[in-house]
Formats: sequence, structure tokens, C-alpha cells
Amino acid sequence: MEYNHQSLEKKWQHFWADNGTFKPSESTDKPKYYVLDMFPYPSGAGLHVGHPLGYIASDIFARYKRLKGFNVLHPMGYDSFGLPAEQYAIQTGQHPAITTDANINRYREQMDNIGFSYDWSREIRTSNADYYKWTQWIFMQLFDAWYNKDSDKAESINTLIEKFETSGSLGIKAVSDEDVNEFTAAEWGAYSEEEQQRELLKYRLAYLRESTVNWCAALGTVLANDEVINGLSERGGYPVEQKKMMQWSMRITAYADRLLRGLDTIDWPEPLVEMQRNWIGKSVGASVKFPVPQINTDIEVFTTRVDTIFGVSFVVLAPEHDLVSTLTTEAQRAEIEAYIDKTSKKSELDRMADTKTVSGAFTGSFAKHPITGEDVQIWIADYVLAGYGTGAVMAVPSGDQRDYVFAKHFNLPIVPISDTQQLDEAADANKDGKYINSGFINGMTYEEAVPALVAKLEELKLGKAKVNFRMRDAIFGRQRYWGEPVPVYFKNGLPYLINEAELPLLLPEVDKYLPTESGEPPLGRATDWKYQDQYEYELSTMPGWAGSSWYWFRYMDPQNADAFASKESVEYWKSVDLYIGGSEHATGHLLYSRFWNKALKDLGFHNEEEPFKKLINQGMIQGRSSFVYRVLDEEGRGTNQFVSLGLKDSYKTIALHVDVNIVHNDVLDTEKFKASRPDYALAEFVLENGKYICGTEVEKMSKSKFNVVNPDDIISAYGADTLRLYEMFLGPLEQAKPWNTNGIEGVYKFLRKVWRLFHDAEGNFHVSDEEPTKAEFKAVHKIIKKVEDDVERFSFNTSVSAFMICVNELTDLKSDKRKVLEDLLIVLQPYAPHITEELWSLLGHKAGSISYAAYPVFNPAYLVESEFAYPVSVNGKMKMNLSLALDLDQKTVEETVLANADVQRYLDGKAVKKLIFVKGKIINIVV
RNA sequence: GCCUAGGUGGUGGAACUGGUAGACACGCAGGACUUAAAAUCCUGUUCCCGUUAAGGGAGUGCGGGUUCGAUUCCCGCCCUAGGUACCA
Repeated sequence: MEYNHQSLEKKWQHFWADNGTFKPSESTDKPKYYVLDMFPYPSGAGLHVGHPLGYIASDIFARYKRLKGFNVLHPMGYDSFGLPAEQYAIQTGQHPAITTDANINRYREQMDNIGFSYDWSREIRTSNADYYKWTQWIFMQLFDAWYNKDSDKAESINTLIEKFETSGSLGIKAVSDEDVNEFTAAEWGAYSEEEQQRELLKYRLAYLRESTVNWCAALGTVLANDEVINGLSERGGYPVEQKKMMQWSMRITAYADRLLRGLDTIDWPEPLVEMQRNWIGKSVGASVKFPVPQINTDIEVFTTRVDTIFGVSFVVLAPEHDLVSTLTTEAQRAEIEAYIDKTSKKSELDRMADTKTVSGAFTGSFAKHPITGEDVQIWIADYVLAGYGTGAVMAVPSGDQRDYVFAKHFNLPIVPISDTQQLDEAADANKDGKYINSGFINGMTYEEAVPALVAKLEELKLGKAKVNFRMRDAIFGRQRYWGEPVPVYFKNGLPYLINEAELPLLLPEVDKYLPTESGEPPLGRATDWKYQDQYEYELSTMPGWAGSSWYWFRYMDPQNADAFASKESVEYWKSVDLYIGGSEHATGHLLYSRFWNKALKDLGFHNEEEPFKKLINQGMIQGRSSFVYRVLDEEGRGTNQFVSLGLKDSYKTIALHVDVNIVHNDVLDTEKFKASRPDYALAEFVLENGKYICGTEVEKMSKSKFNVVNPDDIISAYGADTLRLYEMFLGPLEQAKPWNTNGIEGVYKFLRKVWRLFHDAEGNFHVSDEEPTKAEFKAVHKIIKKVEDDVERFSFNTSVSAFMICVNELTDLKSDKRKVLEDLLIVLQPYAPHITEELWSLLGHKAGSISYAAYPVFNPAYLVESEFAYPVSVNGKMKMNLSLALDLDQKTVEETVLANADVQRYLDGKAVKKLIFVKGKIINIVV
């Protein structure tokens, strides 16, 4: 029988599904291992050949770990709330749940064709009520929590209430809003219920507050910072503006430091760690107050270089700064107002793009230098951002390039503050010199000056050491329909949690998926809330990242109706050992997940500080578009003639995308091309060597470029095993690469060779029980070792090559020995599960048992040779090959090599200065 | 600008801690089998010189350095991709 992937693969996929082959058990002596893929949003386009890359890699790893004796949890599900289904619903009126279900079914079908070892009994969908019940429940825990800086963790809000009741707000160190009140226990007791709730809201981890948000009018919703790219929405690319609104937020800033520290404890790709670091944006410095006596207030600035404080020659405020209007003198008012007007007209994009033009205006007021007491001018300029730090900076032209340019432009003083500064052309920020013109720190070094200054500022009550973060709290509400309802109702304008017993708070039906006439979110249309007459429900829903910020826990115990997962299952599976997915989630999902994980840990629901121990980013697979060249006539109109790539330069042509599915190895199938479109029916071709060669270009995979390759097509032509091997063979997992079917034949040929190892010339199954030869053992033990090494370091592409070498060797040896072939099958199983499963059962083993076979033990003895040949160079130049017996000591090797006639001839009487040994061999002779 | 990753044949890529650069595969060329084609198998394939050959030379983005020996380590530069951006 020949290798027939079609029937064989279907057969085993059904067998695995029917027998629950990949269900892990929690009652086992085996150590656990949790392999997770980032679950997909099920889009309408289905999977293309790029999507499964990471899934194949994780599947190989999961299968390998099973062979290595681990109890493996390898689940899959869907992040099924999201904008596209809702946009589609707005256009067609079809309920998003229906589209979503249809898309999920398509995804599932496609994934099943690839032969993944997921435990589908644990499938989850974030839009299912029995799932989002727990997303809502977690929201409630976060609402009922505050961050205690003393214990450095989140605690139940009750511990805060207790403190308020016993000692008031005194001595409480919490992460909270800026505008918290100070009160005694007695005052707290005298607060009304409403006043108490209003105050508590300023401490909760999930809170409601008036904040400046990114409002996207086209999408009709607010967006989180990571959903806005260059002032445009990530989805759809619509303009985004800043707007003040009452909004749900998550106090992620409470965790800024722990999120940063945790990065050192996890094994993630460096670029990703770096992205999170930048996003969190910790800067260590000082906050300094510049008094403005005439209006009896201070301008607070943040600086990372307090040591340059004596170089301050002016202070700059952002044009949006609260004090601008009070500080502006009558003489300057017209100028300032004109400037504010001008900058407010600039869009976010313009302001970012234009960093060269120097602009600003003088307010007319002066502040006092906190140490010298001298007057410094107060300016406004749009290079100072309202959203970072305090929205004001102390300008040190000698130490900061922006301040330098500004000072030059407006003729403000530039004071050197270090004896090593070079200020002819630019600011000089070096910290190496000794201070000059700097009062009491003159002559000090940087290391001495900083603590001295901080102490001085504290003494003057005009400053203190401060750590600043770039990261802002995450906006949590969305004015959309297709998301989790927030389990909150309002009383006198204040939010209260609904009863836990009322969970899940079901997403109500609406007549339309658009905002109401009065501008409320779509949920304002709902008429079937359970307690509609009693409650004034919250109308916004949760953002897309809510459901994905805890989903790895649900897989541990997906059907549990009493908890998001049982205590036992959480204690057993702990956290994800290996997580595979794209780097586009660096500052979104991966940050929010770490945040929720830490909060849930603090509140006592599990014990793991980090959710994903090791993370791998698979590279994006790009499309490889093909082009045909249509010949143009004198007027530049297209003719029916198409010219092959190599000859196109002698014609006037236009390049047209052609469907990559009718091109093989860059050769166009001309008949299929003619049939593809009516206006190509009469096409004529100018061929080279009898073929029409297409041009190519690497672009994003998309329908409009005719370069989408569907995995189903590859599978029906070559089989799932070929697809799996080929996707791995394409190159390093983490590298972005274009899809290119050109090499797939080689992988397919390899699988046929594997099949033939088990079949005789007539095609009958045949293996021998004889003892393998040394050469056969050697071939197999090489691959046992190689795959072990490769899989552990995620170098799947080199394994595929090694398999090919191994099978070529066994084919040359005409090997048919059961002992070596069985080992080969086990080692190959993670990569090509279908063919190995089939051959395994033909060998007489129980069906399905290969998935839990023991990974063969590598025996280095099989790789050792009795004699080895190796090259010896003279002065680094390769000269000759020598062959020596093994087990010689260094001295004997030395004598034998030097006695060798060839060596003597090359040395030509010259004296040997040194012999270089590597692993007991002489590798180089220095003369 | 800054941060991160990378630059190796016609192509995808290999070379794990410095030790025969180009494994493996594609493509291409030639051959075997076949009436023929497909399929399959075999041989060759970094570049240059050498009629074939024996042989020689160059070669991992560019320029230096360390070393007996560098794709690998160090310094400077160029280019590509991703991220980020008046963050004080």
C-alpha cells in the first residue's frame, strides 16, 4: 500500500477525538506541564496558512512533553467578544452571537484538519455566559479591593473601611486618586453612606472617575492607550480625540513596580520585555516645587536630574496646564492666548510629527528658584506634555537638548554647571565632571550631589525624591454591545455591585446595535434586564481584554459552576509553563494578564506571581504575491499578451497580481489562468524555456493581493503531516518569513520515504525483528539526541532537516529493523502524528498508544567510532586529513601526528612552536 | 533620535559554548528507467582562475582589532525589520 495521507489522517483525527486521547488527569504521579497558545479571535476570514504556525510549534512541544512523561495540559478556546462581529451586526442586523458561532465552527474545522492534540473537552469561549460570569465575578473582586503600599499588595476593601473606622485616613499608604480627603475616625463615622462610597471609590482597583479618555467617534467608544496608534484607532484607523468622561478604569499603576520587577523573573523574548519596560516607563528622579509668591502657589515639576538645578534659567508649562491662565500677566495675555489657540488647532499627529519647530510664549510671571531664590521666567511651550509628570518642567539649557534649543531661540541664559561641559553647539548631559556655578554643590561629583540636593529640598519642604511612571491606569469601559456587561447598578449616581447570586448578568437583547438617540451606549436599548424596574444598570460593557486577562485559569477547571477554577486545580496546574503567541500583544493582553494575575494572587485565589513562565513569539508569516506582466500597446492599454518575467524588459508591461494558487514554483498554470477570469480567456503567452515564470514580492497576506494560502488546500494536496513539517521547516519559529510553497515537495517526499522504510518493494508492510547493525543504531540515536536538543530550545526547523538525513541514511542501509524504526516513529510523532500513529499500529501496538510512549533513551555509545578522521591545519591553514585510533592519550597522539609522513613533509623542517588540542585531537600545528 | 533583533550561495536556511562555512531542502544542469510523459532514482551545483582534470585563489554587509584559528568575541560604520518617540 502506498502512503495515502487522505484516509489515514482523517482516521486518526477521529480516533483521537472519540477516545479523548489528550485529556490530562490530575490524579497522577507525573509532573505537570501547561502548554498554551494565545487563543484566537474567530474572524470571518477563517485561518490562513500563517495562523497555525504557533499552534503547530506548541503542539509539537506538548506531544514531546507527553513522551517525556509529563502530564500535559494543552487546551484551546476562543476570545469571542470583539468589534468585528459587532460592526457586522450593525450592518446586517444579525446577532453577533450567530456570526461568532459560525466563525468558531469554521475555525474548529480547520484546526481539526491539522491534527492538534488539544483537549477539546476544555474549550472555552469568552462570550459564553458560564465563562463571562467569572469575568464579572473577577471585576467584582477588583471593585472590592484597594492597594495597600505598606503590605505592597491588594487587599479587600473591608480592611480599608476598618482602618477608616478606627483611625481615619491618617497613616494610610494607598495607591489612590489624587484628590482623597483627610479625615479622622470620627469624621468618617459622621460621613453619610453616599460620602463614604464616594471616598472609597478613590481607592478601589476597579473604579469610576472622570478622566481624560481616548474617544473614537467613528467607533462610538473610548479606547485604551494600547488601542490607539499614532492618534488613530488600532481597529479601523479612525481618528481619536481626547475627551473628559466618567469612565471605568483599572488601577494598574498600583502594580507598575511589581510588573517591572517581575520581568526579571520570567523567560520572555528580550524585545518583548523591553517593550513592557518602556511602556511602564519608570524614571527615578525628584519632584521639585518652584514657589510663585504673588499668587501664593507652587509650580511642581518632575526631573530626573536634580543635580542640574542650578542650571535652571526658566520654567516651562504645558499650554494645557491649570495655572497658565492665573500666571499670565495682562501685558502677555494676548500672546499667550494666541499661542494656546495655535497649538490646540494642531492635531495630535501634527504635534508629534513636528518636533523641529521651536515655539512658545512668555507668561510674564516669575517663579522663585527653590534654592537660590532668584527669579526665573515662566514660559509655556508645546514640547511640554500635559499628560506626563506634572505637565511642567524646570528648563536646564546646558543639560537638556530641548531646553538648549528653546533657550537659543528665545535668547534665554545658558548656564554651564559642570567643568566638563561643552556647550558650543548642543547641550551636554554628561555626569562625569565636578559642579560649577552650583552653590553649595560646587566641586561635588554626581553621586555626591544628588543626595545632598534631595536632603536640602526636603529641609526646605520644596521637593523630594520621586519615582515617576509613564504608564496610566487602564480605561475599562466600552460604549459597545458585544462585550461583558459590567455587574454594577447606580444609586444616587454612585456605583454598587449587584448581588453575586445574580451572576452572570446576562447580556440583554437589543433591537439595534447602535447608540440610543440620547447618546447612551447600545445597552440603553435593553428592555429585558432581570431587575429593570429596580436597578439603574451600568450601560457600558467591558473592553476586549477583560475575558483574555484570566482565561488560562479557566482551562484548569472549565466546567466549574462554583468558582472560576477549583482550589485543587489551581494548585495543581499553577501557571502556564510555555505560552506561544504574537508580539502584538506586548503592551495589551500580556500586561493586563500579568496585572490581573497579581491582583488575584494578592486576594488569595492562587499563589503564582507571574502567569506565563516562558513565552515564545512566533514570527508573522507574510504573503508571497505572484505577478504576471501584461503587454501594453502604444496607447498604454492592456493587450491579451502576457510576457514571462525574464523577457518582460523588452516589452512595455504592467504587473498584475495573480492568484498564487495557480502558480507552482513560480511557474504559471496558463490553462487555469485563462479560466480564472473571462477577460483572460483569450490570453496569449510569451514563454521562456516553454514556461511562464511569474514575478514575486513579499507583502502582507490578504485577499486583495491574491496571495492568501488556505491550510485546507495544502492539507488536501499533501496532508496535515506535510503542512506541519513544512511550516516548521520554513525557518526559525521566531522569525518573520514569507509563505512560499516552493519547497513543500521535499517534505512530502520525506514522508513517503518514511512510509517506504516499513514496506517492501511490492508495497507490503514488512519489518524484521533482527538486531540492528551498528550503523542503524547510530543513525537513530543521532536523531534521538538531536530532536531532544532542538525541541528544548525551540529549534524545530533544524530537527526537520535532521529527520531527512536520518531517513536517507536508513534508506541507504535498507534498514527494516523493528528496534530502530520504533524509536524513529516515537521521535517523529510530535512533528508528524498521523503517519507515525498509523505505522505504530501496523507494528502491532495498541491504537493511540504512541502518544504516550516513552521517549527513547539516548545512548552515546552508538555514536562513538573506533577510529576518527579529522583535519589538521598548519598555522590555521587547512592542510591534511589524518585518521587516528581512539583512546590514545595526548602524548601518543602528539607523537603519532608528528611522526606522520605527510605532516613531516608539510612542516618541511620548520620547528613546531605549539600544538593546539581540541577534545584530545590535534587541530592545528603552529610553526 | 532611541531601544531590540538581524545581514551567510540563484532561493529558504544550517554551523549548539571560536575549530573542515554553505548541512538539509528548493531550484537549476546532466543522466537512468519509460514509446513518451508523470512519478522515482543517481550525479553535479558558493564564486573566480585552470580546455576536462589535478590544483590554486577569494569568500559569511563594510573597515579595523584580539587569536595558532573569527559567521561566532571586541571597536567603528552601513543597511533591513519591529518597537517607540518632544517622557523632562
